[in-house]
Order: sequence, then structure tokens, then C-alpha cells
Amino acid sequence: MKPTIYSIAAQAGVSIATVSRAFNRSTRISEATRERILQIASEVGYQPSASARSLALRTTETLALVFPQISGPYFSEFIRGAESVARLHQFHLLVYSSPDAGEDDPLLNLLPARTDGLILGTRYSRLTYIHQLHQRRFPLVLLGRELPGLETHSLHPENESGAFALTRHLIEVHGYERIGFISGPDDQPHSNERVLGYRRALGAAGLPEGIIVPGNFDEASGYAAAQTMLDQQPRPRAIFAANDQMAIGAIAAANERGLRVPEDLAVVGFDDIPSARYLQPGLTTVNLDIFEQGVRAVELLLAQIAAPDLPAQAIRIPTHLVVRRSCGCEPPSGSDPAGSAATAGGQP
Amino acid sequence: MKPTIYSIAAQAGVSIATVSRAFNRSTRISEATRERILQIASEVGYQPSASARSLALRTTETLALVFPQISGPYFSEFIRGAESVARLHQFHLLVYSSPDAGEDDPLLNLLPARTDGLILGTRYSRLTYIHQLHQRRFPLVLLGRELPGLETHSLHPENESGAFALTRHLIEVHGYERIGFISGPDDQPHSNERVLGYRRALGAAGLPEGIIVPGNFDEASGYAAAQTMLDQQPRPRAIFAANDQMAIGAIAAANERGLRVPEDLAVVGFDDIPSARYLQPGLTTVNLDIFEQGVRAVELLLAQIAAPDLPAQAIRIPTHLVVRRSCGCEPPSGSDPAGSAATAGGQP
DNA sequence: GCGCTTACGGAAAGCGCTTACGGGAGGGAT
DNA sequence: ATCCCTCCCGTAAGCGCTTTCCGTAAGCGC
Repeated sequence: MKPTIYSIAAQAGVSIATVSRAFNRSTRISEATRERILQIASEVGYQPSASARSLALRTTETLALVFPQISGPYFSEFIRGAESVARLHQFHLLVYSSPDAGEDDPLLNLLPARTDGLILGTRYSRLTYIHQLHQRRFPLVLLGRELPGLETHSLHPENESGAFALTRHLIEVHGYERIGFISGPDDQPHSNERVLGYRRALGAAGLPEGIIVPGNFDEASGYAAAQTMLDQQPRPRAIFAANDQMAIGAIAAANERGLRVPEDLAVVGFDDIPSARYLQPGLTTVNLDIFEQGVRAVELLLAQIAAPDLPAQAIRIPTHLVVRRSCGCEPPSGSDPAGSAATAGGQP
Repeated sequence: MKPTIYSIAAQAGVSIATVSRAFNRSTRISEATRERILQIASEVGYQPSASARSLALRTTETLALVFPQISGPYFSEFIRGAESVARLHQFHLLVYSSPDAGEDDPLLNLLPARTDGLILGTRYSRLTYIHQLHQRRFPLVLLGRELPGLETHSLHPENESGAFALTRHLIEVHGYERIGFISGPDDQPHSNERVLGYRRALGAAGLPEGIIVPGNFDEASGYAAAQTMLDQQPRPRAIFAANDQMAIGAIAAANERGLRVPEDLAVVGFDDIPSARYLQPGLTTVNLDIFEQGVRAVELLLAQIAAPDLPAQAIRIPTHLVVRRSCGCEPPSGSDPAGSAATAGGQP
């Protein structure tokens, strides 16, 4: 039988209140009895039931993380950051994937009954659930999206300025004029903002907008999108993929057609995933500290839980240009294939 | 105020028992009142408290997943598989990372108080906790490790035979003789088994064992390990990395020294992560269906929860050789850069 | 009309914890 | 000796559910 607070109390010859006090640093207990109780508890492997504790304390010590799709290095890095902070604060992390947490997925509805806060990285076509959560003052952190007329805590990677800086690099440093863009799924805030930065840079240089082909953030879709682009006449001189995974696919597509990267076609990405610097050629991209993003998201959530009246914060996650070889730049002569990094300018 | 079963009961003019029955498909309630109650509940956004339910039902509907490190595509794929099955069965998934769940990490101790089952992918230097869990008949699935004298459910990728088949390919098809190996961290079961397969193939061919340099499964460590190897005289003709991420690092190291892959140095990996086929050159590796592994792990756990007396199963996850260009083979002339696949032989 | 079954819904106990509140024991000051 | 603290610890209520056990009303055959 699983030990409960009652069985421990009986073995120690004390009341259950005393056992409870032994586990929660409470002052109303002598050091001697606490030690005795903890000793007995560890012998039988007793741990207080999380359900019972949650019920009595009205807190679950659990956070939920909802992502549109669980895949690739991006997800891993984010979780890694989120988990490290959660653990530090004795919180637990629940993960879910939902392509659209608003349409007919009841997930969002049931999370408040199970968690103390929610990090939402997914889209949500119907805002009803979000509104409900927000009105009920349920701790919420939105990833990369602002809600019109709704003051929620959120994290904003500088997608727009990062994409702007990278596109400008392609134009000004390399003189490329025909630049295609592989976007993410429609309605994906990260992707949309990156498209905006790309467009702004083209506009600023007086260049016409290039071809935009949608992908879905994985390698295969980048490969397919690049195929479409390279069928165009004349074909683009550079391809900007909305994330690194799609850039990897695009490079493969180019090579397969006998096009050399970067000599015949430049390919750049976004995110700076861990493998980006080790690819052949090294991938020019925009660094976005994903680990840090996970850290900040959880911190922001915990801050809300601690202080429910915290005024809504929109935290900016900075990005910076990482120049490697895939854009056509020469590699720095060094031992590690890390590219040189230059901070992306803000809004010009 | 958050709605409870009492407030709903009051609004509907019924007792709390009736509200409970409305939510749990129970027969002792008329369809009319059920609908009325559910209607009211959805209006105010009521969801039964998970803590209270868990306490009354003595079940948490939650599973825990403990990984040594949360990183890279492997982790994402596993979670993706695990989450999809968990969701199907209305279970929730808690993730943790712990480099060693046995030394002084109390994590394992506290999970039974919070979850219904545990998938353990991490190592655990002290077996005490595991023994305790097992004796208490706590549902457990071990990833890639068997415990001497302990009958636990487990998943076993065919690491040994996969590594054997790949090494044999390098030897028999390409005639390479000096083959180095980049291993994972000590004590990592996946890595150890892959080393065994590598050694067995060398032995079977009458070749001396090559240099083995440890890494830690990420790109940077593969890069560093390859540097060490390539400093050797004479240098290896091929490098077998214990996972694809380290192979990516190794390829970068080779290129940096002006060595062409695969002409001057063959590099192969293990896992067949999604990007492997899009790399330049396409990475020859051993396919291990990671998604499927996540799926099976959760299924095995759920089966145990449903039938606690289920005899311990060791499920084998098959692997098969995926030949692409990085070993020196010619790419198949096709449109998609997917390599041809051949099932790895079992024990010869 | 009577007794029977059937269907629906309420009362209450119990799941394992936390936390006021109260009380006994011991010690110092008076 | 009395009074008053202070320090420990026990009693009991309550957190929000599920579920067993009854009670009541309606419907049936006779």
C-alpha cells in the first residue's frame, strides 16, 4: 500500500499535522521530531500526494506549454530553457501540441483546472478561449503575438528587424536583387513578421518584391518550396527561408540541381539552431536565443503567479545577424566554424 | 471566483452528485438534466478540478518523461510521438531533464506522488530509486537499458545490430580499414551498444579496433572529437559517429581541414534525424524510428496502468541502414534526396 | 386500488493533505 | 506558589471531487 500521511504519523507516533509540518518548513515543530519523521518517511519512500496538496493549497505547481507542432531543434531548445527554470522553482512542465488551440480543441479549456499558468506558442483562430482565460486572470504568456485590445504578457522575438537586417545584408553587401522568401504557414505570427522585415528591406532598397512560397517550417517543405522557386525564370539569386530547417531543405534542392551554394544561389535562414554553424556551407542566419526565450517565458509566468496584478509586459527577445558562408561571405579564418556576429540594427 | 461543482449545482438547481454524474458518463441521470448542466458549465467555463478528481479517483492521468538532456531533433521526435498517444488517451505528459536520476536527484522519488507512470530515458547511477519504484509496482518503461535481475518493461532499439550493419557496410562495400568512432557519454546505454556493434563488425572482418573518442551527442562535441581523430597519424579513412548530430560536427571539422567528405573521409551517423537526408552530402546513417519509439513507450506504459500484472515486455525497435552519399556511395538518381534503405541484418 | 419495478436524484462519507485554533508542559519572573 | 510566556503538538474543518446507499415518484400489471 502506498504510504500516506496517516501511515507515517502512526509510525512516528505523532499526528498528521506534525507530519505535514515536518515536510513544510514550519516553525512550530522541534528539530528532533522533524528529523525523526523525515527519516521514517525516507525509509518507506513517502512523498506527499500532489493531488491532495494541490487541493488543499489551491495551487498545482504545474505549468503548461502548448506548441503548434513539436518538432525540430527549436522546440527542444525552448523546452530545455523552460524546464531549467521551472525546475529551479520546483514547478512541473506539461507539454502539448495543438495546431490550433481555438478551433475545436478543448485543450485550453481544461488547462486551468490542472495548471497554474500557460505558455501559448500556438495559434488560435477563435479568441474566445483566450478571452475567457484572460478575464478570469489566469496567468498567460503569449509567444510572438499581440492580441488586439487585450493586455496579455507576451514574448516578442525581434522577427521583423532581424529579417530586415538579414535581407539588407543580402542586398547591400552582396548586391543580390532577386531574393525569394520561403514563409511559414499562414497565420503564424513569427513567419508573418519575418515576411514584413523582408518586404521592408526590399522596399527600402527600391527593389520589387520577390517570390514568396509557403512552407511549414520543416526541411521537406523547404526543399519543395525551393524547387518551386528554382523553376522560375529567371530564378532567384538568393533564398531567404523563414527558419533554418527550411533553409537546409532549400540548400539540398539547389545542390541537387547542380547549383552551388552560395556561388550560384545564396540561402539564408532564421533561428540559428545549434547545427547551423556546422552545416556545409555554414548557414547565414539570424540568431534568436531560443533557450533564453524558454527561460524568459517561464520567468514571466512565475512572476504573474507570484503577483497576479503585475501589469502586462511585452518582453522583446533580441535577434542579431549571424554571417557565415551560405550568403556568399568568406568564412572568418578561425578554428571554430562559428560565424562572426553583428547585432542587427533596430528600426532604422 | 473560479466555478466549482457547488456553484454549478446551485445554478442548475441540483445536487453536486448530479453535476458529477453529468460530467462522468453515468447512467443515473436523465439526458435532459445532463444537457442543462453541461450548458451551464460551458457558459461559465467550468471544468472539474484535476486535483480533486485525482484525489478522489486515485489516478492522475499524467505520465512523466525523464530524459538525460533535452536537446536536438531526437528529443522532439520522441516527445511528438509520446504526446500524440497520450493525448489520444486523455493523458497528460510531464517532461524533465536529469543527467543522472539516481545520484542525488530526488526527482524520481517525487514522481509517483504526481504521476501514474514513468518513462525513463536517463541513466541512473544508483539503482535504489528504480528498485523502490519497481517493488512498489509503479508503472515504468526503461529506454534502452536492461536492469540486471529486474524485470521491467523496456524499449530496445537495435543499436548493436544497426551499428554492426553500418560498420560492415563501410568495410565490405567501401573497403575502409581505418574507422574511428565517436561515442556518447560513458554509461549511456545507446552509445555503449553502438560501440559493441562497431567492434563486432571490425572483429568479424579481422580488422584492428580503431580510435574511439567520446562526445556528448551534440554537434560541438562531434566537431571536437573529429579534430582529435584527424590529428592522428595515419588518420582514419572513415568516422562513425554515435548519432547524427555529432556526425554533422565531424563533417564540419573535416571540411575545415580541406578534407572532402566522402572522398577523403567518410562520415556516418546514427538515428536518421529528419535533416539527415537534406545535409550536404546526404548523411549515411541508421534509421531508428524515434517517433515510433515515443509512441510505443507511452502505449507500453498505458498498458501497464490498465493491467498492473502485465508481464514485463522488452520491445525491440528495429533499425535499418540508410545509405546516402556521406559514406562514399553514389546518390540514387531520383528527385527526392532520400537515400535508399536496406533493412539491417539481425545477428549474423 | 395495491404492490412491484424502474429511473432519477440527494445525502454523506471519504480521498490525503494544510492550517487555523486550542491546550498542555515547562520555565522564568514575581 | 502563582502567573504568564513560549514552545510543541493535537483536533478538526475544509479543499472539490466521486460514489455508495437511499428515497421518491412515476409507470406497470393485477
